[in-house]
Amino acid sequence: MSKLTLKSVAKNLGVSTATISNAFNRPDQLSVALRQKILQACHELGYFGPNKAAQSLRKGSSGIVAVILSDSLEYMVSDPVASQFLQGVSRELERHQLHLLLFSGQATNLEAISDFVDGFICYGAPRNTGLIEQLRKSNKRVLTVDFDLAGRPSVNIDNEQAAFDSAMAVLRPKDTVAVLGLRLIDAANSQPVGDKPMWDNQSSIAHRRLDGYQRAMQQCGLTLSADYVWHIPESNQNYAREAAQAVLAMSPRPTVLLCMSDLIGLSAMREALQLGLRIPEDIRVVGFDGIEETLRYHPTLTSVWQFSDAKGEAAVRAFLSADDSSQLLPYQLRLGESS
Amino acid sequence: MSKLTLKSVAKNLGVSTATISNAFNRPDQLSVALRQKILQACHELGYFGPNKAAQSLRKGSSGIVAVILSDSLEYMVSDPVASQFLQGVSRELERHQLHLLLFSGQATNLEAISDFVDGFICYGAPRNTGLIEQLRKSNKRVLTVDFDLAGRPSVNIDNEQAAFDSAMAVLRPKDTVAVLGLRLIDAANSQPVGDKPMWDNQSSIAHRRLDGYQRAMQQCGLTLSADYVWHIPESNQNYAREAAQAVLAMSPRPTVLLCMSDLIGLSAMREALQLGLRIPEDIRVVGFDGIEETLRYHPTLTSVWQFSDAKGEAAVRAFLSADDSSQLLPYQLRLGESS
DNA sequence: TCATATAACTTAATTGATTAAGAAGATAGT
DNA sequence: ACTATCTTCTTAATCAATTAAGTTATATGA
Repeated sequence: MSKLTLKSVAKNLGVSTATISNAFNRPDQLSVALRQKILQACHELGYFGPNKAAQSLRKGSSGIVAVILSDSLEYMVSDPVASQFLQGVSRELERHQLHLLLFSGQATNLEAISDFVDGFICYGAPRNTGLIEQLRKSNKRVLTVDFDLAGRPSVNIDNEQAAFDSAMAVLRPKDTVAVLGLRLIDAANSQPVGDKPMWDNQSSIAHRRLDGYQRAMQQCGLTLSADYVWHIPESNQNYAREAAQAVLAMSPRPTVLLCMSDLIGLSAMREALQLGLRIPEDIRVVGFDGIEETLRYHPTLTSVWQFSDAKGEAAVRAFLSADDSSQLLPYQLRLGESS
Repeated sequence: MSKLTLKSVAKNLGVSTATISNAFNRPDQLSVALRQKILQACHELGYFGPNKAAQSLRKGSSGIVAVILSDSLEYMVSDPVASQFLQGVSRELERHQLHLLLFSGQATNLEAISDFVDGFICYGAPRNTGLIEQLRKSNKRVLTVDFDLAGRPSVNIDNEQAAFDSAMAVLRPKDTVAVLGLRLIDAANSQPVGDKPMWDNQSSIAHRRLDGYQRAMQQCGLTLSADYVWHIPESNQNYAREAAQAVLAMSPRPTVLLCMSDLIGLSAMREALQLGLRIPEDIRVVGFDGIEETLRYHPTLTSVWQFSDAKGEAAVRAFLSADDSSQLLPYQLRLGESS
């Protein structure tokens, strides 16, 4: 048995290669009966369809979009925000009959895959700076989400303004404020930022949010001590709990916790309640992102809702559009019992 | 500026396409001076090398090997055994000038990538059964590691015998034995196996190891109660600690813990010591895999060492060889203070 | 000096598909 | 009955590369 190709299958069935190709790609170009017969025969022969490499070469596009996640793929599975985003992405890609290929932003080598995909949707700034450089030089379409890359379109919310709004909703005169921040410095464990150098200042959404918090505090006549700004390496229970415990043990104890994700906000509330603190009487908490779990938890968490599934869909639409401008998506401040 | 291709670059430089191609692929086919000039010019033009899709089509291979990990990619980062394996794989691939592309066994769709890679090295049985079906039908080379797929070559150690050996090294008459097993049933949290149906009985290394433990116990005149066999969903600290605590609280308390990974073994020892138990006087522990950390920890852990980096190299060599037979790699029982 | 070998390129066939343009036959309208 | 249109399928150019075979020109050996 020779290799299975359009050509060999065509010869086998006594039709032209064009007809086989049309059977797979353009059903209107041949009779229903012949198409059925062809697909049936292909199935029996074990021919699964046109070779993707050849198809990609001829068509000039493969129909595959690479989505690059900031860190490990595990992040996306555990984090409700990221997984919602991916749901939106895959739903919108399906509508356009496109395939999704998921990559980790850690070890991926763009050069190896670049010719096989139609472009990259990059969710969050990858730690791997070499990857950023490759994205910058790529001749494929690149769309970034939750961070910016010079000259490339992006999809974002106005993180600075959203952080400002959420802080303004909770701050009062004479508050002691602590920030539970996400990836503010280059460290693998939770710790106060202090005077350590900030990580990737210009592009990170975390720093935009920090700016927003600070603007709100300024407007309220408050100042933020670097000791009260905590770095959390990843948005998960363990890190968050660790940081929350540490922050709540500081003296003076904060009266407001500004948290850069809802997971962190929830952990912070749990720890505060455990210490016998009352929310919002003794301490107020705000989160970020908007996840369902905060609605079921008591007290409910004041947070910035940002509709990650819609963001995923918007990202795909922006990726597919010819428009190279960046866009800001709407967000919504929702007040809960925590403030 | 038209599209950058071999052809356009060749015309630009006034040489043939063959020469450009040779400049990238066969340096011995042209003079050093011309080659330098060409590479220099390509760099300036922004031509990064031959299109991979066309190259793959013409050559019949892309030089990319897909490695599919059983679960999340996070697993590989945190787990020292898996990351050592990957180091071995990438080292050996580099020797053959091949590229490594990492995929999660969870959401990956083989059809989308099959035509772009030369084959699959599958590390551990993927949870996603649809993926197994795709691997079975694939017309590309497939090599499995730590599990078997009918008709495909595999690389393994003799898990049954190794488990038998490790158990024999520790068992004594009248022991109460508990097994801390990895992925024995289809459940997301640690729990005793009891009478729940085993997960994927034939292919899993966990069940081979369980068989080995049981054969050893039989030979020592012991029987294993299903209540003392614990399922742990993933080899990480939290799950392991949880299961260890539960097992140590059982009555009668086990005098021997057979652990299916060293991470689990270490966690179990930590918990036992915390309870004031003496190792090995009150309780003996054996692990599996062999990781450096067990040598630094006190007491050192009796374990089956299996040289994961060498396994990675062996996997690549088996993948590249024309030989379709499966192979068993050597392992080594190393006695520690824990038995 | 002439045959032979080597080095440095080029020519052109080939890889597996897509698709515009063309051909042959069937159907419909007047 | 004749033309126009539609359906159904084929022909052949093309995508971006690789590579065996062929062509010069230069060097080597006797």
